Amino acid sequence: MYEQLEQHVLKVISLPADQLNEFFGLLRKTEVKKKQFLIRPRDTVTTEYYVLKGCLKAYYMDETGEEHIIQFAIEDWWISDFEAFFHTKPAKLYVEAIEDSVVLGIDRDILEILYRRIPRFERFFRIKTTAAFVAGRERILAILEKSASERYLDFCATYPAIEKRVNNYHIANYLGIKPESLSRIRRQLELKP
Amino acid sequence: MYEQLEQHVLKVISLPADQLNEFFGLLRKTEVKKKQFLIRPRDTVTTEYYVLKGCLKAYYMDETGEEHIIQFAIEDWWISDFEAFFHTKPAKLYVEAIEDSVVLGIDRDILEILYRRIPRFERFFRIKTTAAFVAGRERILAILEKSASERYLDFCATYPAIEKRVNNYHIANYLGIKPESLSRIRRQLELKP
DNA sequence: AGCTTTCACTAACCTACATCAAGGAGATTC
DNA sequence: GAATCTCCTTGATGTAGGTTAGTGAAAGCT
Repeated sequence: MYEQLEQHVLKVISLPADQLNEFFGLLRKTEVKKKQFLIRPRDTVTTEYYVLKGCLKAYYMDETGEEHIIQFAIEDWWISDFEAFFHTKPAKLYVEAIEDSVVLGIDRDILEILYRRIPRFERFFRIKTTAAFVAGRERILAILEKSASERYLDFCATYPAIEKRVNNYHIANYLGIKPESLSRIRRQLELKP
Repeated sequence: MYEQLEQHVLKVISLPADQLNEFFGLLRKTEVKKKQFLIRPRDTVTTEYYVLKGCLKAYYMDETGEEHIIQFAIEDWWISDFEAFFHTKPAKLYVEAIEDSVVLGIDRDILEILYRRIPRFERFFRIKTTAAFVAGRERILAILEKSASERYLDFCATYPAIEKRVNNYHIANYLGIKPESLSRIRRQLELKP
C-alpha cells in the first residue's frame, strides 16, 4: 500500500505482511498546502505524522514574534509537537508546511492499542525515538562546540536534501543565526577554498 | 533489592516482583571515585549506567581541549555515551564522576535478550528514551531562544538538586558560557530583584 | 601550620553575531 | 509590462559573551 513506509518500517524491524497492513490501516492521510498548519499552539495534539511527500517545519514562536525552528521533515521523516504528543499537554509549537505536502497521521491512543497487540511496534518506535534522541544530542553538542560557519557546513553535509529545498531564512533559523549572518558566512566560505 | 530503582521502574510500568528481580539480576554494581572515568573516547561502549549514588557528567572534549558537558546524572538518572551505546560506535565522550559514585550497569546485549523475554521492558525504555528526547528538544529550544541569564534561571528552576551540587564551572559549561560570564550574570541578577 | 590547588569574582579589552538600513534580482500578481 | 513580493546581499554600528589577567577565599595535602 505504502511502498515507502513499508521500507521505512522493515529497515528497523521484521514483520509479517498482515501485521504491516494492520498498521497501514490505522493511518489517516492528510494533505497540507504550503503555509498551512498541522498543529498550532494550544492545540490538543493527539497525532504524529509521517511525511509521504513534501516538506514541513516545527517551530516555536516567542513573545517577540521570532520563529525558532526545532525540526524540518521531508519524505520519510516523522513530525509533530512531540512534547505535547507524548506528555499530553497543549501544543507549544507550530507545525507548518513549507511545500505542499501529504502526510500520514497516527493517533496516540491507537498507537497504544497497537503496542499491546503487536509489541514489535513498540520496538520500532523505541528504536526510532532512540535515533532521534541521539541526533538531538549531536545538535546540542554542535551548538555548544562549533561556530556558526562550522554548523552550516555540517548541516549541508548531514541534510543536503533539506539544504537544497528550503530558503536561507529557514537554514539560518535552524542554525540559530540571522539570514544576514548566513549570507556573510557563505561569502567567507566562497573566498577561502 | 534496590528500593530506589524499583520505584523508578514502577513509576513507568507495572510488573510482577519476579520480573523485576530478573531485571535486578542483570545489573552490575560499580563504584567510581571522583575524577575517575566510566567511559573514555574510543572505548567500546556496551553498558549504560543507572546512578544509585553520586554525581557524574558526560562531556565531549574538542581539539582545543575544551570540555562540553551534554549531561549530568545524579541519583535516579541514566548515563552513558548513548550514541556509542545505541549505534555500536567507538565512544566520543567522557563519562566522569564529579563525586564518589555508585552505579548499576546494564549491557546492551543483555538488554536485547530481556526485551525479547519481557516486552514490558522495551516499553519502559521506550518511555524513558521518549522523555529524554523531549528534554533534549527543550534544551535546544532554550539555546536558540533564550539569553544566558534566562537559561541560568531555567537551569536553577529545573535542576535545583544539580545546581547545588556542582560548581560554577560545570553549570556555565552546561549552559554553553564561560564561568566568568556566569559570575557577571549572577551579579546582574542580584542587583535587579 | 604552612603550602598548594581550586574556585569565585572583577575589570579591561576583543569578537562573532545581531540589528538597522538599504539596494537589487527573481518571482508572482494584476 | 508595471507593480508588488520575496529573498539574498552588503554596509555601518551595537552588544552579549569571550578572553586575558589578576585577586582573594576556601579546601586539600604533607
